Amino acid sequence: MAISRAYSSGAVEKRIRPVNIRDLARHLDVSIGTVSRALNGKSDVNAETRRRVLEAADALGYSPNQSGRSLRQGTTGMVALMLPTTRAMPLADTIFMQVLEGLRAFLGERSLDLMVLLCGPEENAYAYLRRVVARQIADGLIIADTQRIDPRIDFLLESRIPFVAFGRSTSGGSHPWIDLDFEYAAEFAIDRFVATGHRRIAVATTADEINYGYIFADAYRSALTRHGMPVDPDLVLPVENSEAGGYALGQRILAMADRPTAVVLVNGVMATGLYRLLVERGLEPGRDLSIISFLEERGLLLSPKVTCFRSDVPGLGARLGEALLAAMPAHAAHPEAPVIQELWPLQLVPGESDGKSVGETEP
Amino acid sequence: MAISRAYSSGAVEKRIRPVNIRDLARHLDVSIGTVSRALNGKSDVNAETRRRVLEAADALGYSPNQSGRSLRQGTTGMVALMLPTTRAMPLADTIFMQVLEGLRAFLGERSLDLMVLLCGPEENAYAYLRRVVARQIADGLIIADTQRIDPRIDFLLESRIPFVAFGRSTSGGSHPWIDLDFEYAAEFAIDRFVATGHRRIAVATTADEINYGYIFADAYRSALTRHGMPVDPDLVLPVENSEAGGYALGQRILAMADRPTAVVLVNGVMATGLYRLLVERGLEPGRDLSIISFLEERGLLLSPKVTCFRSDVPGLGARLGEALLAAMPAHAAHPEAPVIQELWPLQLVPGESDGKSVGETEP
DNA sequence: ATCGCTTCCGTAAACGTTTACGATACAAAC
DNA sequence: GTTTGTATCGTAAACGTTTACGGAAGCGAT
Repeated sequence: MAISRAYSSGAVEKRIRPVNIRDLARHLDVSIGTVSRALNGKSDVNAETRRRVLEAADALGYSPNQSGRSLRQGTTGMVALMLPTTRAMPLADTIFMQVLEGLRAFLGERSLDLMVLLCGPEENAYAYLRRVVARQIADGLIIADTQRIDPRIDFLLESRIPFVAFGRSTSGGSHPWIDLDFEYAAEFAIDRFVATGHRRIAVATTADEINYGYIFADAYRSALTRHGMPVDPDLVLPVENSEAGGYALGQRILAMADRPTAVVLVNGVMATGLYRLLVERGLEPGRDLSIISFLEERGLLLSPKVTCFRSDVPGLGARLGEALLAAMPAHAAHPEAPVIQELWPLQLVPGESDGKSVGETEP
Repeated sequence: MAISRAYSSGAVEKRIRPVNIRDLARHLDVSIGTVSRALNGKSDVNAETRRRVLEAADALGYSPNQSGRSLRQGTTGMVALMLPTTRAMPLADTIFMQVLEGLRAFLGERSLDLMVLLCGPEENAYAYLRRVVARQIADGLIIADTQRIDPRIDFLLESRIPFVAFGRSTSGGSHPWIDLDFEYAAEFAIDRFVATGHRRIAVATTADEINYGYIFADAYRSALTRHGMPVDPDLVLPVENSEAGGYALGQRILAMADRPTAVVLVNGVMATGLYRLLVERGLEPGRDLSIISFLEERGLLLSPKVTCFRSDVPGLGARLGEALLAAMPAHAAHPEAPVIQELWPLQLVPGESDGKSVGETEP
C-alpha cells in the first residue's frame, strides 16, 4: 500500500486551463467567429482558412467546451439512460449490457454520446429524473424498468423532453416505447407445454413492481384459458430476480402438494439456480421438471441445454435509439415522425430442458 | 406493433422552455443575483427572502441549468467513468456492477453525480478520452481496464485533470490507483495447492492486454519459484474472459499430455464453463481437477462449491471515489492530500473444488 | 450631524461558444 | 464608372449562471 506525494513533479502546479476558442483564434490571427464557423463546417469560410483552423485545432488539442456550446445552442449532444442500480445488478449479466451496446453504437453513428446515469436506492428515481431534466443535461432520455403505473412517464410527457421507455406502462398518453414480446413468449411456451402433455404449468414472474411481470403473468393466464385449462393462482410464483431466486423457486415447487410438471421463467437469470437445486435433489431438468427460460446467454452452457428464447438484443438497443431520435425534432427523419411503439420479436431455441410430461415422478 | 401519431395532444407544441433563474426572479420580484445567492446558501441573504426563493423554486420546478452553471464556475459536479464495452459485457456480471454501485453511493453522498461513458470498439478509447477531457464534461475521471502500457495515463497526468485508475499500469508517473491484490490471490492459491500435494499447477490468465493478467501470471511464477518448483510455460494459459473461455480452457487442459492437477483462475466468469466441461466428461471438480477461482458471486451456486476469493467489492468502489476526491482540489480533505495507491484485500472462501492431489486420474 | 458598521440586495462582468448581421474586398455586369 | 453579386470575415449579442463590487438602509456611537 504505497502512498506517495501528490503529483510526483513536486511543485504545486495549477490545473491546466484547456485551450479555448480564443486561444486558437489568437494563435491563427483570425476571429473566433471564423474559427467556430470553420470547425462547424459552415459554408462561408475559405477552404484554406478552414484547413489551417482544423490543423491548428488538432495540434493544440482543442475541442469546444461543452458547457459553452450547449449553453448557446440549447443542446448537449448527449443522451442519458437512467438506470436504477437495484436492477442493474441482477440483470446486467443477461441482456442489458447488450441493449446498451446496441444503443450506444447506434447513437454513436449519429454523433450522439450515451451516458448512463445510475440511480441508487437511497435517492428517489423520480426526483433524480426531475433533476436531470431540469438541469438540461441531455437532449434525450431513456428510462428502463417501467412500472405498471409510472409517474416518470407522465412527468416526461409534460416536460416535453424527448424520451423513450424500455418497457411498457399504463401511465401517460402516447409515448415512444420498445418492449420485448413477453406475450408471445408466454403463449408460445404454454402452447409447447400443452402440446407435450403438460397440464399443471407454473410461471415464475418478478417479485417487484416492474410491469413485465404482470404482462407475462397475464399472457400466461390467457394462454391457459385459451386452451380451456384452469388457472391456479398457486402456480403464479413471484421470484426474486437472481440465481438465488431460482434456487428458492425450485424449493417451493418441490414442496408443493400438487406439483407442477412444467414451469416457464420470465427471466433467464433464475434458470441456473433452479438447475442447481434440481441437480442437488437428484432430479433432471426436462424429465422431472420441464423448464422453458427467457432470454439467456449463459443458460446455453447449462447441462442439459435449457430451452429458452432468444432475441436480437443489440438490435433492440438500436431500435430504442431510433425511437428516441424519432422523438427528437433535430434528429428525426421528418418533423412529423410517428411515435414508435413496438414489441421486439423473440424466437425459441429448443433445448433439452423441456419434454413430455411423465406425470408425477418421485424424487 | 402499434404506431400512433406524435404526441397524442394533437397540436404541434414547441418544446417547453424550462424555467430559468430570470423567470424565478421576475416571479419573486427580486434580482437574479439574490435568487442565486439564496439557492446556493450564501450568507448575505435575508432568511425570509431565502425561504420565499426556495419555496418558489420548488413550486416552479426550477433547477439551475447545468451548462450555465458549469460555464461560470468551471465545474460540472459530475464524475465520469469510462468503460470500454468490450469489457463491459463479460465482466459486468461479476464484480463491476458492484464496484459501480459502491462508487456511485460514495460520490452521491458528496453530491457528485456519476456518469458512465461507454466506449465502443469502433472508437479508439484514447481518442474518446481526449475528447471527454477537452470538452470538460466532468470534474474527474475514472478509467478501468488499465493496460500494462497505457497512454491514457500519460495523457491524463499531462492534462492535470483529476483521475483515478481502477487497475495498475507501468505508464505515467505517480497517479492514484486502486487495484485488487492479485499477487496475494495468486500466491495464496499456489501455497494452498502445494500444501495439499499438487505439483503441476496451471494458471488461467487473460488473453488480452489488460495488465492484471500479467500481474497474476508473474505472481504465479514467483510463488512457484519460492516453493522451489519449476515454471512450465505450457501451464500459463491465456483464456478468453467468458464462460466459453472456461469451457475451452477445460478442453485444453484435458488434452495435455502431462496434465496439471490444479488450476487457479484469474477470473470467476470462466469457472462455470470449466465446470460444465468437466461434468460433461464425467470428471469432478475438486477430485479430478482442483480449482481455485477468483472473485465470483455466481460461482457460489456451483456444485460442488467452488473455492474462490471474495472481497468487499462495493467498498472497493467507495475507495476509488476517495482516491479520486483526494486528487480533486475542491473536494480533497486538505490541499496537499497524498496520492492514494492501494491494493484491495481479498479473502479465500474455502469450497469443495480443491483438494488433495490424487495424481493422474483417468477419465 | 457625522461616522462606522452591519445587513441586505441590485448591477454588471465573466465563463466559452454559436450565429445573426454587417462590413469589406473583389469580380462581374451594366 | 456605377451597380450588383459573391465570397469571406469581423463584430457583437445571446445562452443561464455565479460572484465581485458597490450602494442603500438601518442603527448605534461619537
